Amino acid sequence: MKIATWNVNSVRTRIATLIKWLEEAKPDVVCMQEIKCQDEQFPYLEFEALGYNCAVHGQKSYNGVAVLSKFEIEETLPGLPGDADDEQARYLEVVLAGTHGPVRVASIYLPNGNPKDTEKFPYKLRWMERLRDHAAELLSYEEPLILAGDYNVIAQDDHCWDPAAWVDDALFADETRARFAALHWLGLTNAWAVKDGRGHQYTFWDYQRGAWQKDHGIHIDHILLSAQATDRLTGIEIARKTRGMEKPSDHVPVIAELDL
DNA sequence: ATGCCACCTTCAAGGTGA
Repeated sequence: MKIATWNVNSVRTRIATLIKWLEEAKPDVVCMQEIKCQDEQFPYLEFEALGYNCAVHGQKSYNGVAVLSKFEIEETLPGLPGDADDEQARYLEVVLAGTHGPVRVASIYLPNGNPKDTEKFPYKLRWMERLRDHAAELLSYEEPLILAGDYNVIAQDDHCWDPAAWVDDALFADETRARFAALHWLGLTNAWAVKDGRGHQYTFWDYQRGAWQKDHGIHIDHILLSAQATDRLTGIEIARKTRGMEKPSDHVPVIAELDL
């Protein structure tokens, strides 16, 4: 199973870029974030024509997550548990019929949290605590579990080009890093860390200030795995070249290969 | 110091998000 996570920054604006990449890279599963549309506006037909089943948790204008899968989608679970009043579409969990049995996959769009002196930052931290609690529950199933998405966390200094430029940012804050580390303490493994682990390999470059041309990026898109998935992990890749395509997203896909 | 992009409302340009 070749599984990708990609923050597409509007699925409707990006549709031609997406189709081109899907035809080239041929992922089996794609966790998408920031689709920026409601369920009924999602381009189902275009993806179905390429052989994908679609699960969508959309929202008007902002956020929105989806999963494309060449495997059957057996269950669709939209929304992160733990706050009935949270209306932001940032989490979509599915159960796929994998080659060797069920595989649980979530597409995650973790809150940005900036500016730090607003309610956005405590919302981010609470959201991360909800994710930790839910992940603990999912890990108790002892199944292959893949939590893939835009985590909006600069987890270590060599995940950005210049730490000094990020020290006051919500993505870099100690409180943010501690909650990201807590996901690993539960027993989740970071696919990049275990199969590659190099620093300064970015997944996002701002559209501004010539960030792409200067390679001023950050590594914030991650694939976290349960032990049962890590055992089957055979490869990891950042699809850097997609940042140079026509009408690129500001993020690029991260792709894991697993024997699942 | 600043440069982008995509969304909304509502038809022109400003507000929001990141």
